Amino acid sequence: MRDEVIQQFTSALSANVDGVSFAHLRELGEVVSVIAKETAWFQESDNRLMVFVAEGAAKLAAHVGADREQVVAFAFAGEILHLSPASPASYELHALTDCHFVAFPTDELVQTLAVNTRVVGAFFEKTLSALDRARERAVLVGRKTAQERTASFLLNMAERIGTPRKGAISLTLPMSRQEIADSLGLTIETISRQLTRLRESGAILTRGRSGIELLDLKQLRELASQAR
Amino acid sequence: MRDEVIQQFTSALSANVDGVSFAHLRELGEVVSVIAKETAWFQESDNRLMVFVAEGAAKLAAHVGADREQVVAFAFAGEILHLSPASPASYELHALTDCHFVAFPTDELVQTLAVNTRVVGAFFEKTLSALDRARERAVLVGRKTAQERTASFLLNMAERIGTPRKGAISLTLPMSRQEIADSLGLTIETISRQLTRLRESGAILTRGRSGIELLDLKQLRELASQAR
DNA sequence: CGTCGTCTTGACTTACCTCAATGTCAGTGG
DNA sequence: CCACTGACATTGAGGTAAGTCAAGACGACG
Repeated sequence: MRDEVIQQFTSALSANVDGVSFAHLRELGEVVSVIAKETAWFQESDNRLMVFVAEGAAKLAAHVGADREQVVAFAFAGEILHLSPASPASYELHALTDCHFVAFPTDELVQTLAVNTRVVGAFFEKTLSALDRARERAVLVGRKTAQERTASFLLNMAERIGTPRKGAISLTLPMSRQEIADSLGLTIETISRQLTRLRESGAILTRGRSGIELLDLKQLRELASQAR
Repeated sequence: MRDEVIQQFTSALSANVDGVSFAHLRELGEVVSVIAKETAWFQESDNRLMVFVAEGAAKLAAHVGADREQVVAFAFAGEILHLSPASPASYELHALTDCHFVAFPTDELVQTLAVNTRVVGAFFEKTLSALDRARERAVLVGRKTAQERTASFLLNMAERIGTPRKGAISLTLPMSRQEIADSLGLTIETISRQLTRLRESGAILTRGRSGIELLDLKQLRELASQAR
């Protein structure tokens, strides 16, 4: 289990990891398995953590007050996300489906693997991509309409977990309407209404709760980045 | 000029930089000076850049459509920010006051300085802080009211550019109401009304366009993280 | 001390939220 | 296999926070 999961991590890095580095990773990584709808907790909790999602789908969410939640990132198998200990808002890593995570204390990871500049470069690249996505999210929720947010969300999911099907893209969403709403800064009713609009305009087709076919990608892309 | 600015950068890193590393930094860094209200442009524009603000205040903003702008980060003297070349939304680095920047191509910087693990660790730490702030911004604009956003903004600015004055904190904002609005995902009218409310409740006091005294920090903190 | 851009204030509009009722899905046990 | 159940999703009606439009006031320059 442990070796297998660390192996997945190293190949996701797309940088050659030598035997010594592999041993370090094996040493530092904490493997945590979480069943769907549960929150992940890690030992090393007062350090920054670099968490690799070996399997499953997860959300990283901030709780604002009692009943407001903002999802700051979704993460799928093969992706990496960062946890900060001392963030003003308290973030929780929630499993959407059954998950296997491996967590590494970021600073120790960097210190021990720094000699392998390719690996550190790969870490940096992943981290900066996360920064890009977080900024994009800020732009999305700060300056876009419900329609633009919904279309952007669908296209984003299509890229990450969609399977192409003759012109269309098929999606099986692992998250509920509530979680979509929490990630877009909207309510579940607004999401529902937007999906209905998209369905009626022929842009999408829904199957049950979690199945969505993106039929008209061109239209979706226009709606996603429409200047009003 | 160049050496002085690189020197400032190394001390901001709070990690010892040896002579060889300093020479590398000197080699890699591009010093760019920009007058107030102008946009910064860098040579190396198809790489990720790590930009050190040696002097001045700046904003990093995304343009969405023709007339919508979202500020994703403010940066003040001594701070570091990251630019991505291929972001879907096009970001621009705008000087709020006259600025001196130094830009380093991120990947080369990491490759050449990786041997100095302390320095790379410092880079990583700064980058993860940027990620934290970007996430915080997403939470702010996604799930907080105009009042909470305004109070949060003031407290955030107080921490970064405020000068304490017997219980109160004095601020001189380098950005306009429009820029505050663009950073909080609101309009200038809403900002103005919120400031008026805060002034009337005795939490703040304004002097001219850019001067603000935070009088009642306790109240501001409550307003900033109020669960409705 | 006048001029121009920025800020403030007010009246009105709207996109999204809230509340509430109904409908649908997926899992469970008969 | 189908009825039952509870959670989740959709739809509608009405409310509200923030946006828009417009008029003045103010402050920072010359």
